[in-house]
Parts: sequence; C-alpha cells; structure tokens
Amino acid sequence: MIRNLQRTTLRDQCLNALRSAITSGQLPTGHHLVETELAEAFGVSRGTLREAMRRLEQEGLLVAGSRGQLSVRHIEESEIHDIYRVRAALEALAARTLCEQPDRDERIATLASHVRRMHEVQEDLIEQIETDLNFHRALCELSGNQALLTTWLTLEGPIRISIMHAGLEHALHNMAADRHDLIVNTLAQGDATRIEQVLMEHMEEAARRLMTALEQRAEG
Amino acid sequence: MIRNLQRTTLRDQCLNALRSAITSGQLPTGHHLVETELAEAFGVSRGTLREAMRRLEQEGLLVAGSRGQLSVRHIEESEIHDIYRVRAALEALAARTLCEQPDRDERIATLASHVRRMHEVQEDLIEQIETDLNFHRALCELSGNQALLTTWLTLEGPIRISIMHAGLEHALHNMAADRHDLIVNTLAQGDATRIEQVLMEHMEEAARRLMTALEQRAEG
DNA sequence: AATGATGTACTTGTTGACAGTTTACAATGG
DNA sequence: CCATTGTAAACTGTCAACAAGTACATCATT
Repeated sequence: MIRNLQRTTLRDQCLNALRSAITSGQLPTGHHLVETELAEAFGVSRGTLREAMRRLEQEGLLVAGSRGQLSVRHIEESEIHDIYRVRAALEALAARTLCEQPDRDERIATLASHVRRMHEVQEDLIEQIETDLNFHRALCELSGNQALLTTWLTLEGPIRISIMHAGLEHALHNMAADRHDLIVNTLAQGDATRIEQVLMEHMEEAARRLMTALEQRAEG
Repeated sequence: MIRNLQRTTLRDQCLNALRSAITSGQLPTGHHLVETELAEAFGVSRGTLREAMRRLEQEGLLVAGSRGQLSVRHIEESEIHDIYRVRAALEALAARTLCEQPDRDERIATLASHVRRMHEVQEDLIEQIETDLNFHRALCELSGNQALLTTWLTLEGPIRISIMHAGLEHALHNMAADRHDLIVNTLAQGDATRIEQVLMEHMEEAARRLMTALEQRAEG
C-alpha cells in the first residue's frame, strides 16, 4: 500500500500549532493575538488563520473582546472549581457507563495500561500531565458514549489552561499514579456508587489543589 | 439614550440564520451545504460564510465529510440515548448546585415562571419546544456554574436535531408542563438525591420517546 | 497647562479571485 | 458492449487587497 500520504490543511496545522502554543504556556494568559502578526508568523493568509482562531475560541482557549480581538483565555479561581465539578459529573457518568459494558474487563485493562504509562514517565513533568489527561480522556472514550467524549473534550481546553496557570509543579500532586490505581481498582469491583464517589473526591481535591496554588501565586 | 443600535457582524447574522434553518428543519438532515450557493443566497462572501459554518460544525449541527464538505448532521437512534444520558448528568448537577445557593428560593421562582410560560403556549408546537428548552437552559444558568452552562450549550444543537428528526408531535409528550411542575416542586423541597432521580427519569423517558418515534418513522 | 480637534496607524470585517482536486460524463478504442 | 482515457464542471483551500472602525499621538487654542 502506497497510500499513506496524509494531506493536512494549513488551517489544521495552524490550529494544532496555536493550541499547543497556548496550552504549553508560550502564549501567556490574557495575551492579545493579532491576526496579521500571527498570519505572517505562520506564513499563511489571514483568512486561513481566522478559521483556526475561531475554533480555538469555541474550544475555550481564546475569548473575544468587545471589538472582536481574540486573546488567550484567563481563568479565575472560582471558575476552576466550577469546571472541575462538571468534569467530575461527566467522568462519573463515564465510569458508571463503562461498568455496564459486557466487555468491561477488557476496557478496564486498557485503562490500567494508561496508569502503567503514568508510572513510567515520573521524570518528565509535561509527560505526566499528558498521560494523566490521556487516562481521563480514555475513561470517557471507553464508556462507549460518543456524546460524552465530545462533551468532555470541550472542557479539555479550560482544564489545560487551569493546570498551566496554577503551575505544573502544583498540578502534579493530583496526578500521583497511586490515586489512579485506586480508580481502576474501584472500577474493577464494579460498584457504581462507590466509583462515582471516588471520582468526585479525586476531582474535588484536584480543584482544591489548583486553587490554593493559584492563591499562593497571587501572594508571592 | 440613542445608543441602542446593535451592530452585528455579517458572520453572526449568517450564523443565526443558518442555525435556525437547520434546527427548524428547513435544511434536512444529511443535506450537503455548498459554500458558493449559500454565500450567494445570503448575499455574503464565501469567507464570511465559512466562519459561520465552521462554528456550526463545532456546535454539532454540521459534520465535515472526507473532502471538507459540510452537511447537516444526522443523528442515529443510539446517539439519542447517549446524548440524553449526558444531558441528564449535567442537569442533575445543575439542580444539585442550584439547591446549594443561598438565594435558592428566588432562583426556583424564576424556574417556576418558565413553567407558567409553558402552560400558556400549549397551542403553538414550536413555542412549546422553545419554552421547554428555555426551562432546561435556565436550570443550568441558575445553577451559577458558568462552565456547566457552556457545556450544556454544546449539547443543545444535537438535542434540537434529535427532536426535529423524531418529529415535533412525538417530542411534545416529553414536554407536558405537569412534568416540569414536578421538577420545580422537587427542587423546592431541596432533597438533592431525589431531584437527581427525578431529572434522570425525566430524561430517560424523553430519550425513549424520541427513539420509539424514530423507529415508527423508519417503519412507516 | 489643560482641553479639544485632527489626522494617522493599527486591527478587524469583508470581499473577489485564483489554484488544486475530485466527480461526472462523454468520447474513443478494443 | 465494456473498459479506458480525456475533458469539463463543481467545490473547497488559500490568498491578497479593500473598507471601516478605534485608539493614540500630535497640535492648536484658550
């Protein structure tokens, strides 16, 4: 088979480049993005870049000012709490749904492999964040509920900004692999009520930690 | 005050026009939208229209085919069930959160006024759908959790398509005002667990009804 | 020095055109 | 009659330029 040529549009390339520039913190929170500058920087036309930017706007990574100027979204402390409550509700549903699947054991095994991966990357900060998000995204994916996954994905942008904003070091405490072992083990037991409880607590503590990290930053 | 002039961009006008054309069923499910045709029909340039279409894509009203052609999203029976489960989880969270608010009684009163409005429009099919969606959107809004509302909004498009697809007549059974009275009354009692239960059942029955309506359509 | 007017630069909204690809169809040859 | 090739039409991807609005600096006036 020769046909492995991947044709990707300029728009999508801009989209990915911009997204990672934002979620990696290269473009700081609140920074105003100028179409002409960026278009020239990427070497594409404004129209092409605009489509990418509008998409990021709806992903919650950019916000539009009064006159249409897009800037990198800034997330307040109180919002973090809200976001994580929604996230908890979604992932609790995911866990519950996953347990109802006939091939539930296989799916849990896949999740377990994600946790193993988390154990392996304990040196690299960024990889830790990624594997953690991969785990939670996989939880939604393995629920088999497509709408659930898409819904969760709309939160991923804001979640990443929260993590970035609070500082990677602080976010890491949430991602101890052990705590994810607990989730997987509870899933394996199949007690839906208990799983929801575990996930809710997991998220609540994560949110709390991010928020206190933010407070310390504000003071220091 | 003279400055009540609302300047709205062509893009947003296209966006709204297209959105209502889709959710009203004027543009049938699966229909392929051609940029050049639509742009001419609206009297705007392709670039302007494209931005509106890309947004609708992410709202879940349009889907992109292999070569970038956008067409009106078609929702399968199984998806309806999935969508309504997510919706139930979100609204259950909304109800729970609303109960925690100090001025909870006022908020519930606002919800009650929405239900009254539902009683008033029992003649007009379309208005019934709208007031129903308004009620549920208000529930999320009144929870005070902004992220929750935005998340719910990402489901609104698919929900509307489901309703449209199953046929307005069938969807209406879900929207008997009485059933919403039950929700408000339960909210007023303040028992979080019971509210969640009521909402879950509300959604499950709604989904079931839409699905059987679809089956009948397929046979007929 | 404070205030108001004017013009200039910057940024987004919008457009029309060009280029590359896919699809449909007709023409040609076996 | 079928297969193949060539050709035209239909769309989307991409771009460069124009238009309009806002913010800022400069300058004149009192």
